[in-house]
Amino acid sequence: MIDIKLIREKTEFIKQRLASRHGGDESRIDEILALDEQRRKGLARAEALKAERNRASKEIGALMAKKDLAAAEQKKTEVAKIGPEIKALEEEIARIEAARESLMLFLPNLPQESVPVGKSAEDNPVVRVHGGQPEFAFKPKNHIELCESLKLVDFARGAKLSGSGFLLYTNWGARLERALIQFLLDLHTTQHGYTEVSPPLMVGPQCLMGVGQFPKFKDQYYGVAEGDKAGALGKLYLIPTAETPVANIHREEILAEKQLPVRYCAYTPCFRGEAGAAGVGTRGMIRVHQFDKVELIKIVKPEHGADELEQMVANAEKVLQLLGLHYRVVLLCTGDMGFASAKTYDIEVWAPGQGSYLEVSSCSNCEDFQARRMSLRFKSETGENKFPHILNGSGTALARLFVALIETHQQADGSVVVPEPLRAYLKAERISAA
RNA sequence: GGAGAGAUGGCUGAGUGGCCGAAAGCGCAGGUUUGCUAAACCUGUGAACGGGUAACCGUUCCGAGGGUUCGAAUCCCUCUCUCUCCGCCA
Repeated sequence: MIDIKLIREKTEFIKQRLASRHGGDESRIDEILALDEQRRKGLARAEALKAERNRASKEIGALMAKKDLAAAEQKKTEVAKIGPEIKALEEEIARIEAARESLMLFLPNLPQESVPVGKSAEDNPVVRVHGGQPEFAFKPKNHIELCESLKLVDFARGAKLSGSGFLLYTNWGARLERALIQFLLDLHTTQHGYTEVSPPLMVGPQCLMGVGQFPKFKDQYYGVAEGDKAGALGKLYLIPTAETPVANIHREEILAEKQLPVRYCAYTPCFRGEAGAAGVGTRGMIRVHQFDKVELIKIVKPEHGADELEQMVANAEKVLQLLGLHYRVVLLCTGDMGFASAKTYDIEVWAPGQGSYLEVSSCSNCEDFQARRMSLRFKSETGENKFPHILNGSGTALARLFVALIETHQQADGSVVVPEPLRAYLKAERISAA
């Protein structure tokens, strides 16, 4: 959520930054300001009335203590009419506030000034490239062919169980997936200083609200447990990413400054209902409704946000370097950024069988946008409560990493050589047809 | 799922209609004393929003929401969560 004070004080600046992004909705700013003005006026009036009532009530108490009952009774009748007036006013304020709030929840974050202005993915500058495209003395297979010949994934039966977009990993495929998860968690916990957590896979709507997935993108997520099992939180949702529960761990808390930075990593499956775009990626493992991911989350002091983002990208890149994969890092332009983000780097790994780059990581600094929504603060040394920056990044998404890995390391005989750092986890050096 | 108990400040825990933003203790911060440490003593110590250059002022907050009342931590209703016991269960 954007700071309402900033909207009041730097209205034009906000509008201009919002306009630079896709779906910026800067047209709503004036509406928000009008509601805000009304709310503040109403609040001032209600508070004045309450002050009056409090004063009178105190007097009544004093009169009764002096046994001056007649005077007390008279005072009571005078004050009695203030109550309903306050109530009516408060109901009006609540309506106005709800309207302002719901508009504000639909405003995306402001892009940082360093983010290039652009319309779509085509305007994203490539920041750096690691390695080169591997060359093959034979025609490389794509991952679907490899999965079928090596029996790593049973696409047909996955679809039979749950529909298209769900995968049944089998034998070495399942083991490779598990080995990758273990490898990634060990890397980030032992080498990169993250603390591992394992969160719930179903969360209440306020978690999605907190990170900015609700209310605007509500239809993209799977809901569960409607009806008799819906508890205090209401309906529960399958998490679209570990970011959703993990970033909310400290929701509505005030952390001590010395607790920062907080760095978490978590492995979870991720569930996404987004309809597969027609054509590209509907087959195979590139775009599925359920996939595994190891996620990195940081909560840091605002002045460290920029550095921490660079480090996070480097942590994710390390994964691809260790696995011997060619990749590039792109900086998302204003038009291509996610709703909550102020600055995002994507890491795209090369998949020779596809002949294209696949996004396997997206690292964002959401600044205080999410912290505001979830009311997560820290107390500075001067005693002020401040909003920290919250960062999230994939480290990395699994299904696509799996694709790049087998396509890159495939051999002329149809087998796949396991990269050295993964061998101890997989307990194999090569995956071959049985 | 059944029965009971509870939810108050960083923590423990008093408070059954006005003198309560809330006793007391612990913790924490500052100070006095002291060769150092410790101890003792004194003082202070929640948050949000609004107004003011500021000292400061106003409003709200005792699990959440509603009600009664001139006035609610305190009375009434609903909900949630936690704990204990029983049942069931990976």
